[in-house]
Amino acid sequence: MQNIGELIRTLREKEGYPLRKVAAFLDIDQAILSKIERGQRKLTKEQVIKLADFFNYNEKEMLITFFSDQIIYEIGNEEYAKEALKVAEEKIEYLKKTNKDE
Amino acid sequence: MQNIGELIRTLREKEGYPLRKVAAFLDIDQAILSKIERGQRKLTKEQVIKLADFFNYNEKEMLITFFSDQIIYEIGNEEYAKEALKVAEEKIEYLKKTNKDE
DNA sequence: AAAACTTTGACTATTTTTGTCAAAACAATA
DNA sequence: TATTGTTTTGACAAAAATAGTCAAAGTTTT
Repeated sequence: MQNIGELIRTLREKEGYPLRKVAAFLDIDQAILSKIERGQRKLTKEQVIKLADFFNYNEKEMLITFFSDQIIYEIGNEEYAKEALKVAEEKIEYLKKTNKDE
Repeated sequence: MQNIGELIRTLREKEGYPLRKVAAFLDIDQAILSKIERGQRKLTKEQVIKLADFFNYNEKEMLITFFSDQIIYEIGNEEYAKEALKVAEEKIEYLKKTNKDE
């Protein structure tokens, strides 16, 4: 069960790249990438997409890892997290439906 | 399928209270409460709890409404929202387990 | 021990969120 | 329709959160 930071680190190390190289690709300071990999800074969706491309990693999967992390970050410690997820699912389902009808 | 703002408005109107009164209870400007009810400003968890108490509404339910809204706000428009929710669920399950073991 | 790489923290800049206020808009009622 | 009560809006300021920069300290590799 990997979070996005760990995933990026795994991919980077698999290639044997230093932070410097990936950070340059993303056009950010390597200190920030270091923090991203350890979950101390956030990524943008655009950065995730760029990284998936860079590492030839499935973009959809990486985005799902990214978004699920965001959710965990927000409600992971809440007592009713599971219930909230369930309701969120229903709301999304509902939104989809009503958006279709307009 | 109500969001937290609509729920609060519903409860407030059921009691026939003006914004002023509920805003005073929360110790915020009535303009902010107006915006909260229309989804233009966010609530804090503490405010939600206070409101549940104020309206004699089930606290758990109101918090679930609140947190599910937060999730929707973050990922509701994303293509892979549903998948992200599923993975988030697994991550929460996982977190629970590992936290038990320490 | 030198070189390459990573982490840390202090500091600044930028962006986002929040609060305040008064005027405008709206609604209900005399 | 004038008056009163309520809600909405938007401009502005204040505060908080987030992001970027940089160099020194720490770690790993050779």
